Amino acid sequence: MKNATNIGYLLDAIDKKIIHMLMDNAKTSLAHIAKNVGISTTAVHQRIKKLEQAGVIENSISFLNARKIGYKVVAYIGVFLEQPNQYPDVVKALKEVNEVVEAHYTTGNYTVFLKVLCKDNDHLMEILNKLQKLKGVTRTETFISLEQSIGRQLKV
Amino acid sequence: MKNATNIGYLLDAIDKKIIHMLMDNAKTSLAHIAKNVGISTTAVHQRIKKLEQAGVIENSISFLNARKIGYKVVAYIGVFLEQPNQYPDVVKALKEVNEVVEAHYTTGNYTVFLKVLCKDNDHLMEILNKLQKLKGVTRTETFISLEQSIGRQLKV
DNA sequence: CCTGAAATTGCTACGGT
DNA sequence: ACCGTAGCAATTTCAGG
Repeated sequence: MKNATNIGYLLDAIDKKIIHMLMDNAKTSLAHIAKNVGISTTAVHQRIKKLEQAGVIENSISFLNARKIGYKVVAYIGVFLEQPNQYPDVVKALKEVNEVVEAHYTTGNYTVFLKVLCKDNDHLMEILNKLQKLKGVTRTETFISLEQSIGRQLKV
Repeated sequence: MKNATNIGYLLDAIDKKIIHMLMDNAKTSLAHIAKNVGISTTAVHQRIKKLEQAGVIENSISFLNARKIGYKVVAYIGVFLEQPNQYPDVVKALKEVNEVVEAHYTTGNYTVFLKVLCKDNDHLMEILNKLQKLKGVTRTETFISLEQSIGRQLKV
């Protein structure tokens, strides 16, 4: 639980256990964590506060299960741009498209790489059409996820 | 707030507001939500419980900031398999690799598509070597994210 | 589906080892 | 760094419209 040089914050075994429990369920009570790691609730509280202040633990969020409200399709889309310097403008436009949940500027074949959620294949088509109309976009390549077999956070 | 036929659970305006607040911060208090949407804390509580039971809201989780503990690189890796039917075995092996945080079975060029987190490029190389040794894997293609410009949940 | 009030549980600050 | 206590805030249950 010391501050590290340049390789990042160092976590001891207790920190890791605490983090694992919170990554599983953000609402795990201090009492429950305390019992599990063998220190008092107060000590747990103090450690969590430190981890939050250091930015190691970020705000907890609730997850919306998109599938349950009719969004059945997950797709990744590689986007080719005429010029890489059009990236900022494209991102700006992409932020207006709710279905785009991730956007990356990448090395490799594509300039921009997206993750999108949509209701069905027709809906995906709409989005692809929308993307292809954006200024600077020359071509897109789509990978539809037929099954997500792993989805988790980094395990420390 | 009724149960829908096949297009998914239907959310009314109040449900949506509640969900938005919880997607922002899982620990927003019932009192605060109640004030914001104009119903009692009890009513908010009942709605959240229903949404949880229906699976629309999933367990809230705390986020580990991987970057803060030294994981600086995000990459996507497309994996080619000799035979698609090797997918289950490959997934099983991938689950043992902590750095793999997503795995999808996809249409398009790749059979399997991964998201991985690692410390640096050397670490990424290690992972790529590990992947290429897996039985059934013929080739991989990597996209390193130089910058993630969008990262959010679906907005309903 | 909503409300208000009561009971329970959990959080956080403080003083001390 | 840790603990115990105590006061306060939050969640959850209940009876009822």
